[in-house]
Amino acid sequence: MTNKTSPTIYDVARLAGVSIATVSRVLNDPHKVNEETRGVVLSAINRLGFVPKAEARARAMRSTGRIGVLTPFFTAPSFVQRLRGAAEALSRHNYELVIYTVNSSALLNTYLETLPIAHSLDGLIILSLQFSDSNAERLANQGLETVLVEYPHASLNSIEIDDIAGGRLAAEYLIQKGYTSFGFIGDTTIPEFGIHPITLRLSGFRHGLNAAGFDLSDENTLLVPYDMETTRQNGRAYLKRPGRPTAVFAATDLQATALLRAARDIGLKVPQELAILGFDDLDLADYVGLSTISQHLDESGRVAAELLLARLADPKRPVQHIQLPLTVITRETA
Amino acid sequence: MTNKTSPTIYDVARLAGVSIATVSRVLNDPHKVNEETRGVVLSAINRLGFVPKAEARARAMRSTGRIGVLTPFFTAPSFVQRLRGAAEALSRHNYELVIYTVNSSALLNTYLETLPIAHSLDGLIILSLQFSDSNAERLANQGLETVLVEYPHASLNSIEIDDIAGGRLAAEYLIQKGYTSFGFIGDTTIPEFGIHPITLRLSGFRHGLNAAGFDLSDENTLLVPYDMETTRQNGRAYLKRPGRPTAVFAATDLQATALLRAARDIGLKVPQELAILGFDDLDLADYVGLSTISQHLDESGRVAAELLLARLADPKRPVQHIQLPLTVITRETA
DNA sequence: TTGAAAGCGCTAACAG
DNA sequence: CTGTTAGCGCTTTCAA
Repeated sequence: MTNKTSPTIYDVARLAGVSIATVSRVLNDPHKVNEETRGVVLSAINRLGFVPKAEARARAMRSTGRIGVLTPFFTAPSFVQRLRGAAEALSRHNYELVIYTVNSSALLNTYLETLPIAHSLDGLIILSLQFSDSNAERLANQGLETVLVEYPHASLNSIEIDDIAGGRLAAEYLIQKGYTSFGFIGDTTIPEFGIHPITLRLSGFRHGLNAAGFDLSDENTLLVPYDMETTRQNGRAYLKRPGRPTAVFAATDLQATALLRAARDIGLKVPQELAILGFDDLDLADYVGLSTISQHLDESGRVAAELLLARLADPKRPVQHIQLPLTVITRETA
Repeated sequence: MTNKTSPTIYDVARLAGVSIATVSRVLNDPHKVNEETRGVVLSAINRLGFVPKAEARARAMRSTGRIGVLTPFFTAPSFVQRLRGAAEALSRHNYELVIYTVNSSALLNTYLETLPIAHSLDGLIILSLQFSDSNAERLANQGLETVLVEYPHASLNSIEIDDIAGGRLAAEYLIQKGYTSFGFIGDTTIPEFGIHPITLRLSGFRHGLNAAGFDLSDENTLLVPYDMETTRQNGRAYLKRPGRPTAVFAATDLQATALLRAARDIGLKVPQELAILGFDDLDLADYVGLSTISQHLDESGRVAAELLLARLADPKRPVQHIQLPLTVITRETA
């Protein structure tokens, strides 16, 4: 970070041919300065467009609050949609939104230690970042209002969804649509600790199926790395097997879309020959006509921001864990 | 009321038994401090409830370390990708990214008037916002470093593309692929003043066609409101006409995707029976396998941030207008 | 009435 | 990895 040359009190002093003390005085105690001198100084001030910075800043610091959002490097569409919701709410309340991207969970730790103090934030929204109890502890003690989105923690406010129920919902929807043979597709990355939403969705899906007398075979459960191309390739093989399912629930819209393309690759008609139901309701889902389970991403950001603002206004409010509903959005693939 | 002066970095240092420099470090470069020492300092900070004074900090740094990004309400994927590029570059240089969403051009004015002083920013990046000469004037005089993305202005730094060349490139690509009958699809909204990229792309496309002895008929030029559903519906009608083109250039990926769906709706094989070439290279394009012309959106944000930082480092650098290249990305639709 | 100079709280070389 | 030290832009003594 480097200097930017905007005029200082020294520049004014030099131009006016007086000392900085005099300039300071005409700014703060004008009557203590000889009228003539004052005139000279004032015109120098005008000529340079000088603004005493400290004052401006002090004023600014008071007027606008700042809310920080901690997000994983926001390449993923879901973060964007959450951010969008938060940005909207915050700007409506005249708060500034400062974004911090956290690239590794090692960094997360040091961030949490100093960020709030060092950067004077009023509140913090943490998106889709999971952390240890000790970290949560620290945050809670720090006295900085915080709202967690996606990965809840008992001692902090959070916005969450019920992934198990989501899986069950998928099963119920597909069953009620008349399908009888089911599959699941999700990604492989298992986190070192904590919750894994994908696993939860799978488990809910399986239970929902079982509850209705159906089941999900291992062969029909495809776990592949979370990227379009890999999923698509594996998806083709998956769909070419004789025992392939006729309805599959994909744990995320991205993988659902990859599967949709795999189906098209091998000439399978969707949804006539293969039904696909996603999860998330990314903008993408609408763009490709994907039926999916909406977890109201934009809403999650909005609600997080509003909860934060509410707590800022009334710090005595108890910690809240808000659970967002899950909704099936029927489009063209299931 | 008796106010006990709030703790300073000196108090913390004394309590922790270290120098003020070390305290400063744990605040700004935590990883440069021995973990144990850091712990001691942090607990001293906590015990005292120390909060660094933003004013002093900014003064010592001669910079606030904050870059503002002005963007239209960032629902559009293209803003997101630009933002992503900027965020990445800025965070690499340890700058904070503050987002301001501007919903109306009336707001833009007031923002430009008060933003720099009121919010103490070092620099400003303005995304896809077009403004009058007087506004540009104000900005230039304000002494706040600014970089414009998409809509250039002579007196300010900018990152831009050549939309006309983009249109021409589309024509050349399609011609070279062997197509002989062409169409164009774009949106209808014409801005009150200034440039309209879509119109430019159309004009470049037409000229490129003409140069090779082809032409673009009015019936094959479809202009519809920029939204998925409307474009798709009109697209179906457009594609059902007997004189329909076999290769169409869509001015944006979103409309290209809508047309792709329209083609599927009526059973047209892409690209065998209909080729579609988009423009933008949104993430979406990759997701749906859309061939398109990349305008390197992420890169635009990155370059904007870097240009800004460079000017901050050396204010004497002349104003620059950086033109980003355009690249055809061949995927599956053309 | 004015200027010199000593801070304010903090960061950033530079040594060690 | 840590401490010393020289500023940053500005206000405020203290003499002159």
